[in-house]
Amino acid sequence: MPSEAVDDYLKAIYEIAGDDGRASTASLARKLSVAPASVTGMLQKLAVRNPAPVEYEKHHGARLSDHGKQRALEVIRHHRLIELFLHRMLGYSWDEVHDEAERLEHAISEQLEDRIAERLGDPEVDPHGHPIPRKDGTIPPRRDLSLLDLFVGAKTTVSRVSDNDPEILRYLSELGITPGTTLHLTERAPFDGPLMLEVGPDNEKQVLGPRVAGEIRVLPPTANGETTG
Amino acid sequence: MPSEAVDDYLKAIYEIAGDDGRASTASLARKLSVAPASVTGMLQKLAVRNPAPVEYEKHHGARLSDHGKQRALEVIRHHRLIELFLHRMLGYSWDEVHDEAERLEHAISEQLEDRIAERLGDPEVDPHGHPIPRKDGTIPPRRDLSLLDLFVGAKTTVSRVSDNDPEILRYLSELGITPGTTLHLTERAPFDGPLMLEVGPDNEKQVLGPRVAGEIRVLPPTANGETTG
DNA sequence: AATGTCTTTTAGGGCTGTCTAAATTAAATA
DNA sequence: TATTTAATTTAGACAGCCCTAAAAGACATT
Repeated sequence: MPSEAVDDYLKAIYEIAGDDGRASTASLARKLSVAPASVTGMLQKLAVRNPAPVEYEKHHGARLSDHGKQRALEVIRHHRLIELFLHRMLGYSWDEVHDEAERLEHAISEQLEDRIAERLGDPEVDPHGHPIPRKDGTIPPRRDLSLLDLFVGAKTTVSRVSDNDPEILRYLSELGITPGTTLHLTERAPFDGPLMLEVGPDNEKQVLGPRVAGEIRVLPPTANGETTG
Repeated sequence: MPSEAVDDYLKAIYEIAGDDGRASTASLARKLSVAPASVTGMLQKLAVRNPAPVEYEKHHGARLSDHGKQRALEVIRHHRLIELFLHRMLGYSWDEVHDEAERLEHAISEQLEDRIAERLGDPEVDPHGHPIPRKDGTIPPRRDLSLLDLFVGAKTTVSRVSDNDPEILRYLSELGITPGTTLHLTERAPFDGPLMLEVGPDNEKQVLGPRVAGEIRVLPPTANGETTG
């Protein structure tokens, strides 16, 4: 089994990778809080393993092999199942679960993974709305878009929020914005300006900066403002 | 915070230590599945840390300092809380909990420790009957003795069993012997021979070899065969 | 096409925790 | 007490993962 460090690299590559599936040395170094030189060293080692979890080309970053992707998804499955478990069974708030899960994801067995999943009724999303990869490596489909890409006037529902920053999560909690919350985008200031929203069943008016809005994803609105999915 | 390896050493010293509080190099090597030379090296390093978790004298093994003992108890508290949690909340059988807890004990935060304890109602013993150290480092008292030290004719109750060997635990399960089970020692063959027992409410007759019996501890019987505690 | 900047890689180390082989010390026995 | 045996320690090395400093490559701009 891969070491914790290796699993962290695979997860990071998966999370950073865009359409071409590549993650740059610098972005990995940032994400993992490690010097760029350390990333280079690790990628070189991983690329010559057998089976190799990553493909690596000098100066062109890393890409996960099928094998590496499988492993990354398994670790992410662990992470999200644990987050949900802590939230549902042990009263953790959604801004507390990430750090705890970050350590536990490396320590649980297949057996514990299975029992947690069973206990939670084979859930499809974690407390932040992120899909939980299935055991077979497929991901429950979820069509959503960034709140930033929403057109003015749209009514929709929060699908998920980024789970990395507890500060932002606490802030969103205060605003009453969690997965499932309804939103009505009433106005958007130009030049990456703030968004005006009506939030939840009471249509509370809130103003959201673009950095925070970028962490929120919503279900695709229909023409008349209703949401699908 | 100490590394996992260090925590494992401290726990091992605590568990091996007898009356004088010492654990030999060889016994630690055996318990930790590590070469004796590795133990020597680690003990030397630990002894010069500040604060030092162990006192070490060449050729005379290691002893925990107050500081080290505190840490060992904390790790053991984690271990036993996790064992009980897996047993009660996730349907683990008592022979399955040890290995899982062995990894998780290093990964949980203070916060998670507290919530688990709370969820379980601040329990005093784990599924094998071992006392769970309290947060302040004290240990719930429990007067018991080895089944091997019981006099013939005594009636008593199982207090706890060793948790290291899943095979033995499964065997004891089959025999219906778990913490709380009543026992009547009817006969003992000489020269470390087997023990004849009547087990449980139905007084099922069972024969137990001395190696297995040595893993079982029982409450002190009173003169007439009743048990205290 | 040359320059300068930014990214990435190479080179050389460090720390932790492990190992084997050889040397030493302690304990048991003659 | 001398000798043998068993336990322990020293010496030297290695794997994994990290670091800094310096060199090299990629890329945008002039």
